[in-house]
Amino acid sequence: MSTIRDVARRAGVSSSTVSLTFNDSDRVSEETARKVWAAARELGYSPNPLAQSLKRGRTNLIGMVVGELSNPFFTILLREIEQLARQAGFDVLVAQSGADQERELSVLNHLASLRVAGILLFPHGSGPEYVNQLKAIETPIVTVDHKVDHTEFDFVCSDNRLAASILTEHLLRLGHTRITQISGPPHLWSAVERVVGFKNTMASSGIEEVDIVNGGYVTDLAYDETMVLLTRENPPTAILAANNLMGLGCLSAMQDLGYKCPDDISLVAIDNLPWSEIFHPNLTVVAQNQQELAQKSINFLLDRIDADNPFTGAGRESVLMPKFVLGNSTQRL
Amino acid sequence: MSTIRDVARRAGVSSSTVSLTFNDSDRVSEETARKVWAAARELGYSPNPLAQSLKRGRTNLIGMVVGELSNPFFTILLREIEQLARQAGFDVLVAQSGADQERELSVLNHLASLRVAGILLFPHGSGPEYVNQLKAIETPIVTVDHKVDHTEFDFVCSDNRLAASILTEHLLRLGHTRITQISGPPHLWSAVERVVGFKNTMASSGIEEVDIVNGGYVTDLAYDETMVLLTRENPPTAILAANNLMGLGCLSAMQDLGYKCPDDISLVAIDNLPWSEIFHPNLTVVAQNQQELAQKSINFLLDRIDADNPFTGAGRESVLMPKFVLGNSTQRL
DNA sequence: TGTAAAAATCGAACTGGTTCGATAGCGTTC
DNA sequence: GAACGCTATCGAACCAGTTCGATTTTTACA
Repeated sequence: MSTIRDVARRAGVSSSTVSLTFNDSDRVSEETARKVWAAARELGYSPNPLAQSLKRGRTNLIGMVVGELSNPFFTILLREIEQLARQAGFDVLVAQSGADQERELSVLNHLASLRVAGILLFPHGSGPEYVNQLKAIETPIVTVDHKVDHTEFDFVCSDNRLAASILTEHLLRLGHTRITQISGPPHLWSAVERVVGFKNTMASSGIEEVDIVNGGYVTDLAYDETMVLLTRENPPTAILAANNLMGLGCLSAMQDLGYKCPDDISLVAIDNLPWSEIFHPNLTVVAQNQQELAQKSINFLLDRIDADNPFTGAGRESVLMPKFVLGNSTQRL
Repeated sequence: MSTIRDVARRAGVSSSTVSLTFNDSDRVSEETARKVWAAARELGYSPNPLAQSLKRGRTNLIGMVVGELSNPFFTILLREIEQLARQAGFDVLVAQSGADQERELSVLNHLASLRVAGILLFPHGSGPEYVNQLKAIETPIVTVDHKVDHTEFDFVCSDNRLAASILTEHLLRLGHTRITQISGPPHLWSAVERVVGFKNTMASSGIEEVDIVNGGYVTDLAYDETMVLLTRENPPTAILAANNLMGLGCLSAMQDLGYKCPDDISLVAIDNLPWSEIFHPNLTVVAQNQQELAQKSINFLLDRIDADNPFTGAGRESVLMPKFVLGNSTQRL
């Protein structure tokens, strides 16, 4: 591979002129620029990103830290984000934290040491120690989905309360009152919000006692909890799963117990699910607008990356509207 | 962030000694090493990967180029590969080619210019021009899934013929003879193999005329083709979808047409599918051993990366055994 | 005790870009 | 025609490591 000095030699100029031609072409005379471009073309030269990054102190990579890519929510989002990032000249380096706080921090530090330009973080931690470690990372971070309190990061999410409210309202209107929410892990902000939305809506219908079990945002746990739920004394007539994976867990448990959905029990969930039309039944959900989510979070991040001081200014927030998508997993009681 | 010279100063040695301590510690006296480690710890020093990579001429990244990450097959595989790569000191940079030949080549060149140490490629191209461009990439490549003829790359795949044969055999034994394969795009080696396995098995049952339509390995096209298939004069009694996404497309089309699977029509597919137990019906498939696939391909790649000359020697091949997984999507005719 | 061999350490050059300060060349202006 | 300001270009330093060859120190052995 040819270097900038090869090009310089061939074009009969100095390497600084070549560099200027590539980066700030109006400081170079038209004639010289032509010679440089020609030489570069002939040699098939393109600048070595490593050398550029070393000098500039950062790469053209954007890190994206998610729980598990096996959750299709992220892969859909990733495609959007990749596309937007590419337009801005960045590649995306995805890393999975396994929804584990320790691993997440280690991954973040690793990305920072790689000198990624910025990080899109779907956080899975909480507590002061976690917050301190997050703050110690000298790379612009935008948090998505879960808000980490006591940080000044920009933050993008869907309206979690509203999402839970819409679904709860839907079930209430169908005459359900014994509704259980299978919630996310209580240390995650979004999980709490989804619980609050549920509680509020139930309360405004006069139901103060609500039933909530923790499914940890994962399929397996939701499966287990549903098993318990449906075999107890007075099972709910409807279940609200706080995310897509848990919706699948519920569905699976119902099928294994011989419950028919929606005939025997209604089920709704938060978050979209690909191929949901092929699932039987087709789940009623509120879907997040992933395109907008990608757009907003990348914009926040690029802003910070371009900023002279990326760490000044209070964190901005963008709360997106979720969308109700009717399936056939619910039935009037 | 502190540099190697900071550490050197603090430990009272030269920077080359620090470098040696980190990389080749037995060339440094125990006492000096202790001083260096101490200084490094106190300063929180870790080597800048960019500088290392620049000097070494390559990064600690392994590129993985897949069609679409929305295919869960890849995300499962990715997790395995990430883990194995990490153990060998590499990060994984995933890139999506969108199953497009041009885009794939552009992505590959981009990865090469980033100086990734090696590339795990799920190829989607064919033809001499494609092959030439692949060969021009000066980075070790291991191809997975689809074999690219006239190249010397290492190659790992499941036994595609066998996979198709197993499923065909299964359908034949259930009494089906009017079987249609929805195949992958004919320019892909794996698609051709799956067709051959199908044809051979049918032929060995005395059926020489077989019905094959091209579903391009994608859900939409398979959906359309199934629609055509099921509304024609003499529809098949069983369908063999050549990959998981097309299996979903078939299922979707059947449901939309009011066909009951397996009552009205039997369906089998190649490739695993997560949450298949929740699909209705649960598809009968042959699954690839993803753990082994990950293992073999990473091993091939690491071999090449470590080799003095990564491009010598004929390409090795590893063909893995697929596994039959019985669902309830087939019925005796 | 002297010397050769081995071990430990160092300085400098190198990776391939970017960028700052310096300078050369040229046209204005008074 | 000297002084000045511009523009175009250049050389050298720099980013933060690695590595080669040289040098110093230690060890081994006669």
